[in-house]
Amino acid sequence: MNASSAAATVRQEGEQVENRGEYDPSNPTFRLENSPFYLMAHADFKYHEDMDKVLHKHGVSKPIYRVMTVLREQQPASIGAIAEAALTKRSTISRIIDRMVEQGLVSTEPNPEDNRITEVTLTPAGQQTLRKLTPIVGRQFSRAMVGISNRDIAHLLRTLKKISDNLSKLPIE
Amino acid sequence: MNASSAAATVRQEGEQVENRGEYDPSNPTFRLENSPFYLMAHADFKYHEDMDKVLHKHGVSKPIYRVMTVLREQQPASIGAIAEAALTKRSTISRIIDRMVEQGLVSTEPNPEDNRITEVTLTPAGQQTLRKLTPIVGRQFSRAMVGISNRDIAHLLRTLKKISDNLSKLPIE
DNA sequence: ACTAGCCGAATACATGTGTATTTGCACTGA
DNA sequence: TCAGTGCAAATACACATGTATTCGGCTAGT
Repeated sequence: MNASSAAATVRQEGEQVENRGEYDPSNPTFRLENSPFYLMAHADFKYHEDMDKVLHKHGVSKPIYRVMTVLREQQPASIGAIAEAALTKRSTISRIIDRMVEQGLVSTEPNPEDNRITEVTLTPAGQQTLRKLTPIVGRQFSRAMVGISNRDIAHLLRTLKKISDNLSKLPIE
Repeated sequence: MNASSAAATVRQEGEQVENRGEYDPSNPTFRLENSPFYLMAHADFKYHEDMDKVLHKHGVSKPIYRVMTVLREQQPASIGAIAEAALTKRSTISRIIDRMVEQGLVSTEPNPEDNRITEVTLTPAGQQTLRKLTPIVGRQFSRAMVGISNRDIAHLLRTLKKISDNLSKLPIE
């Protein structure tokens, strides 16, 4: 009987709690290089590390690029909505938007139905900048995915979504 | 002929460059929710968001926990080695170590063979704290991985490592 | 109509991080 | 031996972020 099957316990709904073995950070044999979250951070770090250098040449910082990415999907968007999508605090987004307004990348106007809400929109210059940046980002993405099939990417997405779901739903403790 | 096969081009060594379709951030139909890197950031964010709250009750911040995780694997370790493993600048690690020394979590001493190098070691109190934290982190990990098989985790690790490798090796542009 | 409570955004303050520089040590070659 | 070079760590400074608070507008209950 191996360690994996020894600790597998049948729960309600037939759900299995697997022994995570070397993946479990509370296991003494655990190694960082086998940690999904460490590897995510690592991949993400490398991805942005390179890209930032290029983006900066175009006057665009990482947080600004993040905001532009969000705006490309939903426009106009409120400060709060941007903050949520960009995984950043509202106060921070508020100031990033200030800078973007100064740079002429976005414009803001109060929501006519609720004056508390600030709606943010990409200006033509902002859209222009975004279009210029898009192929650069595309190349970086291709570079990252060399040798990885679309099937693998789909699998990766499914797993990552599942993890996010799990962490959103269940309470901690 | 579908879009995927249309753009697949045979390169040297038989390497294929796939059409990434909806995964490609430079594609007009691209959506953030289909972006591997966005989902990595999202999962990582959620994972640490919850954990930080708990760790703070034990007087341990996220960067401090990161350093402790690195030290668990390699001890003693130099400032530079810790910085590299923790994906953080040396100057930042230097100051984090200062705080950890104040808290009695680690001790430092110059490397006897090279006095420029500062070797960092967990104190008994630091090891004690780490042991106390380990099961908490383990629970958070289990929570994140509910419904995900060890096979899927292995697949995730392979893909993430491949991505990191790609980004480390090839030059940008 | 008014007030209390809520909510979104903006701001004051404290803190943490990165960049650039400095300090101190080790190695090399004259 | 000593100057020059290179490297690790520490520090000065500038800047960005988060927390807590404030400001202003919306909404419901009286």
